[in-house]
Amino acid sequence: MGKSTKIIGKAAGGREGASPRKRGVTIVDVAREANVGRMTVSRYFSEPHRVSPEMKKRIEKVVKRLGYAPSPAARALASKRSNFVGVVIPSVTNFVFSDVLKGIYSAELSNDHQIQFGNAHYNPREEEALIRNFLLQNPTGIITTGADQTTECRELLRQANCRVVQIMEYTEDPIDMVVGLDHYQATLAGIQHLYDSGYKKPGFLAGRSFHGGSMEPRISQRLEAFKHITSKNGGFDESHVLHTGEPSSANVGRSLMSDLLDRCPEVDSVFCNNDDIALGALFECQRRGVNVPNEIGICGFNDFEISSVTFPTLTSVCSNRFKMGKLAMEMLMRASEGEEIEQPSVDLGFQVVERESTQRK
Amino acid sequence: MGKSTKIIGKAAGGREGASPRKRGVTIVDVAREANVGRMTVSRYFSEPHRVSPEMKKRIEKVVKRLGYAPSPAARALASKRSNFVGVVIPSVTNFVFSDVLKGIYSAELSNDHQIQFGNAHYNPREEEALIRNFLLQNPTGIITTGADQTTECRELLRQANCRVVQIMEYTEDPIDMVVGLDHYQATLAGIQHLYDSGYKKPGFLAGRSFHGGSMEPRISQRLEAFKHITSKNGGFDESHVLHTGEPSSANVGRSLMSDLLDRCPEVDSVFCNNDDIALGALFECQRRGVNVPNEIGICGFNDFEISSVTFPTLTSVCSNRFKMGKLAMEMLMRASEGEEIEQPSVDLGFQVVERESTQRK
DNA sequence: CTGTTAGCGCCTTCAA
DNA sequence: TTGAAGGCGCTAACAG
Repeated sequence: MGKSTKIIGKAAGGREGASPRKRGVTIVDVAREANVGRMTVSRYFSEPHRVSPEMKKRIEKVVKRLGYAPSPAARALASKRSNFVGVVIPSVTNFVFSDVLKGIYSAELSNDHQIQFGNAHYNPREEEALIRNFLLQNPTGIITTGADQTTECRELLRQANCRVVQIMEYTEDPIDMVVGLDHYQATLAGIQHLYDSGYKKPGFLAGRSFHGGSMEPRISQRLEAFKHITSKNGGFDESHVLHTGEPSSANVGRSLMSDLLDRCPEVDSVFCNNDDIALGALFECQRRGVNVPNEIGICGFNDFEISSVTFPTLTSVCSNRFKMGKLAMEMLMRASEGEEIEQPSVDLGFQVVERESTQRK
Repeated sequence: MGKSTKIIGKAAGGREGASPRKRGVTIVDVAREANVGRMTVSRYFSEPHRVSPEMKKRIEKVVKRLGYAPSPAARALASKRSNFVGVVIPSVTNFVFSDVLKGIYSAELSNDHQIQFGNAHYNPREEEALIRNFLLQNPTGIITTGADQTTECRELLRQANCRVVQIMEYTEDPIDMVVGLDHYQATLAGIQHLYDSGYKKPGFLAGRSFHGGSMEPRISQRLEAFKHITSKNGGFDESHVLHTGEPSSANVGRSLMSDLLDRCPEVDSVFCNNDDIALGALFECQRRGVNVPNEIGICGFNDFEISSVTFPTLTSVCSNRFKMGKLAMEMLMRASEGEEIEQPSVDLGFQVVERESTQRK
């Protein structure tokens, strides 16, 4: 019911020709009632400091009384600018990004900027489509994930009339600005930590390792690191690398760990590409009665909050995601206001957070 | 570099008066080049079936060549409609909502509808502001969470010129449509399951239980259920209820469980208001060497994917979140196209998923 | 099926 | 500091 009533009511009400169909109040109404020019009302909203106090009061009063709010569409059309930041992330389910979003929100200071999300589903084509759509609306800026945009997309962003921040992955050659970390180095450090803790034969577990045939770039970099460091420590063994195209999850982690334990009993530790994988690996060990850290050491990636809660707690490579989102947003806002950004490429680094899962007794 | 170069370039390029400042191609350009009226081009995009095949071909060609895409702002202004659905969720970090979002996305069929998110931070005032802002843009529809909107907000949505779906919480009196579940009944069932499994003294753990002094409505309903059922089974004991204003998380679950075990040794089981709380509770038990399910039974809520992966696996009350998002979106789309919705209030129900954490041996 | 004519509501530009 | 005129790019409403 609710709505059938409603619709009928509206249709009926709109019948009369005189009153412009339940039209909302516009800037003209406000100007008339406040006895000022339209432009003054317009300025009242966009450049209040350029309006005299008296005018302000008069306008404010009418605005409140009429419940007026500027139309975003008209604004965008006339000014060729919208006051939102477009954010493209590859997944709404990978917890990695919820911290990034939190960071982005935490920086949403000062201005009345909106944030608009797009879910690219780990697909560069979708990413391009989303960005194209954002750009059509002349946003204040764009934050997008990774450094593997299609060349078309990169070109699009370069031409764009707004600032752009790439996040998650550090690159020397950003489209505009970047706040990320070096996944190769971070992985190296995580695995080195395993060796330093006395483990000899690390395995490598990863979810969402490829998309449409090609390897997910950040996973690919990490795998390179794994190859490199194992080669120098007794040899790289391909059978110790288990990955799947499925999205990263505890369940995937459990099943990868299960396979690894079955197939490679010589492995004494694992580097997990995401803490949810590590979590699943831990549970699999618990279920099998395999002691962590004594029989198997586990090092995760990203340092989810939960990794300090598990039993045993999980060692992880912290990727500073909150800070990343926050800094990206802050840089974007400052740059959009014309401020010079002295350092457009930021490598936020990482920390290996040692916890119980790699502390053999 | 990237951008400094760019900006200078742009500023310099815009100097000339003749060429309209790198202006994008418009519908007029397309019409001219294709030798058709503007309206035909317009129809080509909004009502293709009303354009003859020949015209279509001509237009398509030019559109591709010129790389034309309609301006959303101009469209919105002229038509008083935007092709997006506004989605308001209370949190980007509570995993509960990532499944809902997944469901919403999965239904994004047919049309080229965009989805626009707003994060209300569990704050009705923020929710209202977000909705107000969405409404200003004449969206196709709005999906919002819960049934505790401010009265002003409800009024706003009723007046709105678009369809509205409330999700998560079932109510007999929706603003327009609702897809939810009855949290009171679901909780009753979860706790009943504990009794049925042989536990006598359940505790009750909850995160994010209140906001600005008043209790979060869904938690409040669940607490009522707890009171009701414990009263009938040996008596309600207030000290068995532990909650906090902090966002729900495994860490919060761990700390609540720790308190509960310290303060109420007589408790033999817990009903956790979210699976992350249950997860934390489980870890705390493991750390203390308290056997789950033999010494303590655990029943969670929402049935996260991880609950079937833990050791022991976690019993949980499944809230069908994916389906909820999907159905909500589908109903919204159908309703927006004028279709009559026979059942505007849907109670999706719940399932108590029994797993190891409540199976005493 | 196609085209014409008027705006949509606001901001840019320029003049006062 | 304020205001007047014009147009942003598109679609509604009507005509052909």
